[in-house]
Amino acid sequence: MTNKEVAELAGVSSAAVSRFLNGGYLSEEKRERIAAAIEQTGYVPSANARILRTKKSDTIGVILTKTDESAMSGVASGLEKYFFAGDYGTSLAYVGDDIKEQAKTMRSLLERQIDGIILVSSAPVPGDIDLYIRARVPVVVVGQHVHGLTCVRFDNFGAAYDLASALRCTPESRVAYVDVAGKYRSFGADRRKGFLAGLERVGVEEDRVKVCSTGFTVNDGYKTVRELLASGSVFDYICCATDSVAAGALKAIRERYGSITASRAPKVSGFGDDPILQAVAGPIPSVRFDYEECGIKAAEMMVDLLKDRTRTNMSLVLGYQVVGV
Amino acid sequence: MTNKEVAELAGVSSAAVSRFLNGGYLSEEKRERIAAAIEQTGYVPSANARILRTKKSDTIGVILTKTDESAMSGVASGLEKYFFAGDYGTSLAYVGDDIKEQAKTMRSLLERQIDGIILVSSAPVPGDIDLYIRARVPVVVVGQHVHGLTCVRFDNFGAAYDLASALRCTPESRVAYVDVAGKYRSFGADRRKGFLAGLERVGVEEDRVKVCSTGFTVNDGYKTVRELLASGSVFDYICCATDSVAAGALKAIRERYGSITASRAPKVSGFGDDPILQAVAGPIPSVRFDYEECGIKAAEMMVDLLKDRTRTNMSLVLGYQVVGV
DNA sequence: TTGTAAGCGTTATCAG
DNA sequence: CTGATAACGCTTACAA
Repeated sequence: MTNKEVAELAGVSSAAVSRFLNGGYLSEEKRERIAAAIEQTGYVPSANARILRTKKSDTIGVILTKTDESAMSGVASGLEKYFFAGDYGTSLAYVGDDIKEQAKTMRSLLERQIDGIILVSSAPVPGDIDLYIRARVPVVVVGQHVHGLTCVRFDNFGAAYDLASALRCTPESRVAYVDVAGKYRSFGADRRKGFLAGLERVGVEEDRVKVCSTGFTVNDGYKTVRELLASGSVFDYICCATDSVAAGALKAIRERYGSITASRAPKVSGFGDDPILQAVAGPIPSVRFDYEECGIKAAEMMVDLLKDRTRTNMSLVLGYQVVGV
Repeated sequence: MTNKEVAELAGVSSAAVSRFLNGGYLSEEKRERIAAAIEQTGYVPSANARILRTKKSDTIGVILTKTDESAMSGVASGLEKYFFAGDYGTSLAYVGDDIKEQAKTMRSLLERQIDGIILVSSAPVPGDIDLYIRARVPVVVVGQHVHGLTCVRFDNFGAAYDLASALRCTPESRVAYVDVAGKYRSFGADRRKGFLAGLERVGVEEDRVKVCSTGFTVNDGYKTVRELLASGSVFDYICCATDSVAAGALKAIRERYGSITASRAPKVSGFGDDPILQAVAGPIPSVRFDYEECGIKAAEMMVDLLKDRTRTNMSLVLGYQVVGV
């Protein structure tokens, strides 16, 4: 079903149908005839033809590289919320860690003439982002800072710093920090460094802190902390880079000490304020990030960029809330 | 940058460029010249023009209506995995509960000439799905059964039945079931009915089971179960429709009994096998669903539908695994 | 193997 | 207000 067919049925020109759809000059009479024809035929205009002609898709491409589920769905929901209210659509794509997959996904978004791209990622931004810059498509990066691009992210360093400060550590406290390995700067290095700096502030020397490293799953945290405890070391605090790792740590502690609240059991902290963890093990010290707000802000910045392409790049750092202390 | 410009630069016709891109007859010499021109110009072909011409987008639209985060991201990841390996792209859209939003999103997918649509939803399928049927676009529904459509879903009734059977209930056990309210059949009615049927099998009369209802969050579960316990009733088992609700229940129990393992404290079960919950409170009886496999199966069925449009609708019911008993 | 040319369904320009 | 008509960038007969 096309423009023309509807026009014929309504006894008008195809231009009139187009005007009907886009709100141009049109007599009331034709307006009604066209509406009836559309209703009758179930006509759906072709976005491809429109985009081809207008060179504007009014669509923002969003690439979500796999991380924390609650972060991803929070950000996505903030983005959709903002864009839905405005005049933009979104086209989301999940991608895994695979570089090839990311590149292919980016290409396919570019081919669709999207007006802007939002990259939600805690992993390094792929070099293919150059494609967009060459194509003069505005880019917003969520979750990390990339030099030369507009970014929205959380202050992971500050959050970790404040969290460490809020713990009731004394200079004598025996502290372990369980890092998450890999290329994820915000979850990894940023939190670790902020944490150590925060500890330093309350008098815990850095070389007194046992730092070890694990993966992203609950089970990774479990195994790592079990080993840590099996080594015979004793800790007052085991601080984890994510709530999932913290959950694993709690399991290891329970196995060793019988209960996570045993008097000699180490206290555990995490990041992310997972509601299930807080309910079952809480309150445990953690940090809450408002992912939905993050999505909304990223969308706002994209719209700014779209309105004024000459605008200089910005970097927005969002706050956080230390909980459970 | 267009077809033609690249052609000119390479000294060939635009048809040759098209052949280069799509793998048609082409001399090695021109092939090289075109490759060089593309490289040099950073040319990206317009998908819109191609789709307009070929009437095939090789893209599957996916609508994810907001539910359980782990379900959503699992299904999405299964879908992407399958389609990425094949020759299809995907275009995801998150939508909230809002009917208007769903309708708008569906329209915009239709306008883009997607080849098929996958609806991931535990909420009722909106009537707008008719749009697709009218447009003869293949539809696969994930998460529930809709008469007349191809569906992939989990056997929630069976899972609940088996879970109830696996609990060590006796005819004398005092059992509460915490339902999740609302229009979500699979999480709500299916699990509740299956559970009650399973209890019946082990001799627990239905009218001995206290059924109450709450929302989807941890806090909903907490408040409901707190009230339940405050009423003075005593239970051996409190079985919850989701792991989030179960986490809330555990919090309420801990408050009342001091510990979730107190000898008189009710045992709790959930659905979803949340790794954090299992680590911290576990093992607690729950059911594991393989969401990624669900996504893969849905993608497979879509591809079947695409290959053979005359194929009759199918309904696939996936299994589950009872854990923590 | 190659090029020419006719659309695909829109929208925008330009006369009426 | 309205209707022809020319693009938009691509693929694909068809002809060479």
